[in-house]
This record gives sequence, structure tokens and C-alpha cells, in this order.
Amino acid sequence: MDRVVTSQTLTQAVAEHLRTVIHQGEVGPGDRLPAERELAEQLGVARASLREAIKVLQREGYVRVQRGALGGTYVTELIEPLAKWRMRMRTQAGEFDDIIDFRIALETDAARLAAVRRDRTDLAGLRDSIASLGRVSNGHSAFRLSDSQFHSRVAKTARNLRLEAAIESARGELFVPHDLLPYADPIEESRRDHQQIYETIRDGKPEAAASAMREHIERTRQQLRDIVFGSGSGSGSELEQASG
Amino acid sequence: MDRVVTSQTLTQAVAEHLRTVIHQGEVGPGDRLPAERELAEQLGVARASLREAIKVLQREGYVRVQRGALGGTYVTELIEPLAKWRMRMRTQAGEFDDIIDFRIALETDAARLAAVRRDRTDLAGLRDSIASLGRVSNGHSAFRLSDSQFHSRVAKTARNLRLEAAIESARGELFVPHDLLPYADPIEESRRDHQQIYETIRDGKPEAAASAMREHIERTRQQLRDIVFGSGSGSGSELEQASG
DNA sequence: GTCCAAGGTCTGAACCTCAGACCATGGACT
DNA sequence: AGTCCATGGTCTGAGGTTCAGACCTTGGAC
Repeated sequence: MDRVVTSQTLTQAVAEHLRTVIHQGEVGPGDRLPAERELAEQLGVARASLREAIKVLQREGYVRVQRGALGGTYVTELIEPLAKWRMRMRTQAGEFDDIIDFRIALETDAARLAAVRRDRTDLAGLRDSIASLGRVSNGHSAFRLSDSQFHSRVAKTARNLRLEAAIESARGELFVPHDLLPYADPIEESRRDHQQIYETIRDGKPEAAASAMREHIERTRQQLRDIVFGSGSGSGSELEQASG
Repeated sequence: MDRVVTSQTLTQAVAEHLRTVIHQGEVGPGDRLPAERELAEQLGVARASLREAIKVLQREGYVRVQRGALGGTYVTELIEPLAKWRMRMRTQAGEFDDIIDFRIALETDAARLAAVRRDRTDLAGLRDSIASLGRVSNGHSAFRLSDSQFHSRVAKTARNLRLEAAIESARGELFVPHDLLPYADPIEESRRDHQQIYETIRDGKPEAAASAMREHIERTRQQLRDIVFGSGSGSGSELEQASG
């Protein structure tokens, strides 16, 4: 009988959804979102509401809108949003570890459940995600997409809707273009981790799967920590400039 | 780029909040909620919005509203809501285990973190909750309140806002008046479990704390399963009648 | 120069949310 | 019996949100 209750406008919900889609790499810099009329229908909202959400993302520097024949809503290079995200992680004490620890709680248990509940189809899907991660030779957003897909599939294999939704949401709060990863070969490292998680799930070893997932996310924590708190930006000085 | 986005009206959010408050036993049958004007201010919403939410709860059988000198919003005996909840758990396949498994994921990890991050104040709070659980001799909603409080405190001790919020929300989805617990002495059993969890946290043993919490929730799963799926209702036939 | 898909703008209706005024009820107190 | 008054019940006007749908404008492709 003490807390304050709030709600969210549709516009805010849509903006958040699109932000998550971008953070998770389902669409990346240069990509064009579906036309407004079409996207509005896909999301099940009125065009007006979607447009409001797009204006929000525009102000935040996530997208750029163009009229005319090649018109559409294009994802930017994300320099400004990344700078702001990094600033927020650096400033708000504990925010960064809060998110990572939350992910560990959710995803280790998802891996544990997945090792018990997986079927042939799940395993095939996981193999697919690992394979497509291996195929990504260019340092583009395809890496984040593959990475994201693997984690989503583990979540789905756990057969728990709440867990799946929470994992999706927590992953959407993180946001790091692969280009900034400081390691020599984070893709290969990630691929090895995923392979190991896959094997423990395939072999039906819940505790091993949980451990593997925990170690994987801890490694991610280290990589992200370097990006967020490290002095070097890893990709030049653009980070500090945040052109609008 | 495929899912559907929705939002929630303030009224729905407030109704959900109040439902959670009742489910967790913070207020129980016979209790009176604060006056509308006061509660609206506490929650930070207009009286009109709160009133709408109250109407929803009234229709669902959670509360009964009275005018006049002893007027106010009173929590009912919850017979109808309990019957509906039980029906939902029985009908929607997996819903029940979905919630419990989700709680396990969240709370075992909360216990694990708590064992590392606890300080003197946390430990005192946990001892308090256990003690007040022991003092509850009557079979009233005070049991659920004490129980709820212990779990909340473990969550707080984990020092993770997202984890805490998720645990709160998951616990709010469960809902069982203590009167229906089929065991001879569920309070004593719960007290022992809590005591053990407390000791592992106090001793700084993360893995032991996680195990203890997992076992505790698994025991809860069994008790609730009996109530939800058992043929006997444990407290007479009222369950099946759900007077509106 | 025409075409036309895509963004930009506008309208009217329905609903949500708010602050605040005012009405109706019914035990408690005198 | 009569008054008091906290509490729920009702109403209003303003402002914001959301919707469907019509219509305008832009600018490469052809």
C-alpha cells in the first residue's frame, strides 16, 4: 500500500519495442524499417501512434527518416545512442552489473531447463545459430543477430514463457555494436562458448549447461565492461563526439 | 519486426497492483483499504482512475464497497477469486509450473547473491521475518504476509532492482489463502525452510543458499499442486460454488 | 515528364486521465 | 431524534491518446 503505479502510452511501448529490436541487432545501421503503413499493421497499432514513436527514436538518434522514392525509416550508425547508453552505464551506479546479474539469473536457469526439455527440433535450431555465427566473416551487425538468436533459442527451449519474455527484455537493455568489441576474435570465442552450451544441452546435463551459460555471460560482462568503462573506445574517438 | 505491441491503461495497472497486494497477503479478508481519496494520492493517480480499478476488483469478487459512516473498500473472503485462480491453473496447461519455474530461476539466484552481499541489517531483517512467522498462531493471512516478507527481504538483499521487481511480480501471480494449505503444519515447515535459508546466507555460502531456496520453493510447488489439482479442496465445498 | 511508393498532414470520433466541485449515506455522538 | 462528517457516488470541463481514413508532397525510376 505504498508504491506508485504508472502506465505507459502506446507510443512509448512502440518506441521501446523498436529500440529493443535495434539493440538486439535484428536491424542494424543502414537497414530500412518497413513502410509506416505496413509496420503499423504488423505491430497492430495506428499509423499515428507508430509515427509518434518514430519521432522519439529520431530525436534519440536511432533512425533517420527520408521522403521520396527511396524514402523510409533508416537505422543510423547509432553513434549518439551508443554514447548515451555508455554514459548511462558509467553514471548510474550498479546499473550495468544489475542487468548482467539479472541475465545470469534468467539465462543459467533457462539453460538448465533447456537441457532437460530439448527435443530434436530445438537442437537443430541451436546448431543453425552456431553455424550462422561461424559464417559471419564481416564485422557487421549480423554477429549480434546470430548471437541474439542463439540466446533466444535457448530461452525458447526452456519452455517457459515468462522466462523467455524476461530474457528478451533484459537482452534488449544491453546494446553494443560488435565493431567495438575489443577482443581480437570475439566471434570465435563466442562460437566456442555457444558450442559448449549446445553440447551440454544436447547431452542432457542441466548443471553443466547452467555453468557453461554462466561462464559465457561472465565473459560477456568482461568484454562489455572494457567497452563501457575502459579508457580507450576501441574504435576511434567518435564515441566522445556523438554528433546529432 | 513481427510481434504485436500493446499497452495498458492506468486503470488496468492499478487493478493489477491491488490484486497483487491482496494475493501477497499485505491485506487480507475483512481488511479495509485506505479511503479512495487517500489511496489515489498514495498511488499517484486520479480518484476516477482508482475508482475504475476498484470496480474491476469488485466485479472479480476481490472487494466489496460500502457507503456511510463505516464505509470503505473491504477485502472479501476471496472465495470467488480463489476458485477462478484455481480453475485457471488447472485449465491453462503449464501455467502453474511456468510460474513456479520462473520463481525458482529468480529466487535461487537472489539467494545466491544475497549470501555474498548481505550485511548486518539484512540479516536482522531476515531474522525478524522468521520470528514473526513463528509468532503467527492463528491461521490467518498474517502467515502469507510473513512468508511474503521473508522472500521480499531476500530479494532486497540481493541488491538487484530488476531481480527484486521480477520476484515481486511472479509472487503476485500466485495466490493461496493459508487456510487451504493441506499440510498439518505448513507454518512450522516453512519456518524451518526459512531458517535454513537464513543460515546459509548468514554464513556466506552462495551455493548452499541457492539449494535451500530451490528446495523450499519445490516444497511450495507440492503444496500448491495439492491445492490446485487435488480432488479435495481442503476447506469444504465453498471452492466449487464461487458465489458471485 | 509521368509514375507512384513513401513520408507528411488533417479531421472527427471515442476513450482515458485529471482536478475539483457537489451529492448521498449511515453510524456515532449529543 | 437530530446533527455531524468521513466516506463513497456523481458530474463537468479540459487536455491528451488512439484510431481509421482521406488527402498532400516528395523525389528517384522509367
